[in-house]
Amino acid sequence: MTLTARAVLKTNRLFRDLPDVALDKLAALSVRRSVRRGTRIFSQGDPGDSLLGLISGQVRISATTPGGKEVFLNIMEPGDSFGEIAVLDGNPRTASAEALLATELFVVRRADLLSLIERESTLAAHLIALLCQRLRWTSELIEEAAFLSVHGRLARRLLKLVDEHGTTEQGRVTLRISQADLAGFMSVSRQIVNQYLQQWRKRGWIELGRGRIVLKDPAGLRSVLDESG
Amino acid sequence: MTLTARAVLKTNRLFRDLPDVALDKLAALSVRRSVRRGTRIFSQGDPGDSLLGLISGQVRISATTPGGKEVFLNIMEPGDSFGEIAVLDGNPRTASAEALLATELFVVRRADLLSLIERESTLAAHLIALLCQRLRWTSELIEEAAFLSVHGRLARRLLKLVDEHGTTEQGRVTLRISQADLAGFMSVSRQIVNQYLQQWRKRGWIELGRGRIVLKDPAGLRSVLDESG
DNA sequence: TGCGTTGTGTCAACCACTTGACACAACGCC
DNA sequence: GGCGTTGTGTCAAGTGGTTGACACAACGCA
Repeated sequence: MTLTARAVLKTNRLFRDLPDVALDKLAALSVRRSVRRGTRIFSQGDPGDSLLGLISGQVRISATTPGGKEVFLNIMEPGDSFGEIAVLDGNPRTASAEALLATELFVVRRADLLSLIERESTLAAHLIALLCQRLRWTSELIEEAAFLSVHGRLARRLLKLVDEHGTTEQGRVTLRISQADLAGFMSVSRQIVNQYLQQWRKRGWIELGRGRIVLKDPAGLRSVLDESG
Repeated sequence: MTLTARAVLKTNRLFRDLPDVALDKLAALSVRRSVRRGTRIFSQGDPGDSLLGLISGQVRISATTPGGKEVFLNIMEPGDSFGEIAVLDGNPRTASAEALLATELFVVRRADLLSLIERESTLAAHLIALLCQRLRWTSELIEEAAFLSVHGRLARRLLKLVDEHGTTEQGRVTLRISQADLAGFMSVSRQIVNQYLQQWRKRGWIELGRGRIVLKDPAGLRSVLDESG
């Protein structure tokens, strides 16, 4: 299915409430870009000259050390925008973005976005809301890291990931992720992720397959959070 | 020294660039509040009905678990604002604020702030910039926690705290903080903080006193960061 | 069909950090 | 001055997570 540029913008949480006139102008300015699975969309340290909107596919946001270690920060789904911070403040990108699937994006250039913000106060309001949401998300991560043990954090992360990215396959809520990637989200070793997953599997809360985790009893996982408070 | 309401607003990074007309209106609406050392200004979970601006004194932002564990997130100095997130998105406060010294604040009510944002696009722009800055700060914390060992994180935290809150006493750059509080910032035990500080003292990089750390050789501390990458 | 690759499950050795305890020094205050 | 409080310095015991290694299963592809 091919959408008009304007229909695409209508699917985006950040832009869909703009008045139609503004939407059309933006549609004329924004560029579409298709990338294959595995493509680096931008890298940490790059100049932040554009805002990206995800039309279809999936994108992983991650940060890397000079030494090569990597944390996975977030996974973006269609309708999400990303790369706002660097675009808004003009500083280099804090993280990298990589396509996990074949992905279609639209790209808004910095200058165009900034001039649109000035003219459309709705957009400024939406941006403020988005940034607040992101801040709550990051603060939550910090508190999690500070308060919870690894096994509590893993339970919580798993519940969130299922919530945001889980699919229903044959009536079973399934998360498609490798244990190594899950470990990448938590910044712990793969082995310890496996250790806890095995515990939960033995208790009948989850089922494990190659590259997938099936959530059978969310309440069981949630009970972990109460203990490890 | 007593300042006029408008002069006070001029000292605040968030409001000082507003046109004088707007500043006067805001001055008429904002309330001043003086609190003693140790006062809880707001608590995690409270409705976020006001934005606070720090005129004098010092305020610590922290988060607490139901279980009673606490992380210190930030220390605010005169000219800073805090409590924006809850005010802007209308959700409960994510953190608590406590006065570390006798402190003078001005308070802007949610409704007043929101209506001012609509009329003054400068303010929206400043808020966006502020939120971006906060996001960079929190992302940095997350990456630190993920990548660095405790001893690397401690070195970095110490450098930052000295940078932002250090004073010069008799020509020596000094940070007034107890080792327990420093541990509270890092979410590690007081003992291990002491262990590393002792190491660095023995190398001549810092000097330790009751409730104070004197930074003698910043380059030494910075070298820790290179190793633990 | 067979082969390289990617992911799971599990072991043992190591070490970084926690917890709890205690002595002692410095400060605040009646 | 004396006394409670707060902060430092250091110990030993316990533990939770890391690192590295290896066997095996499942998938992708020529």
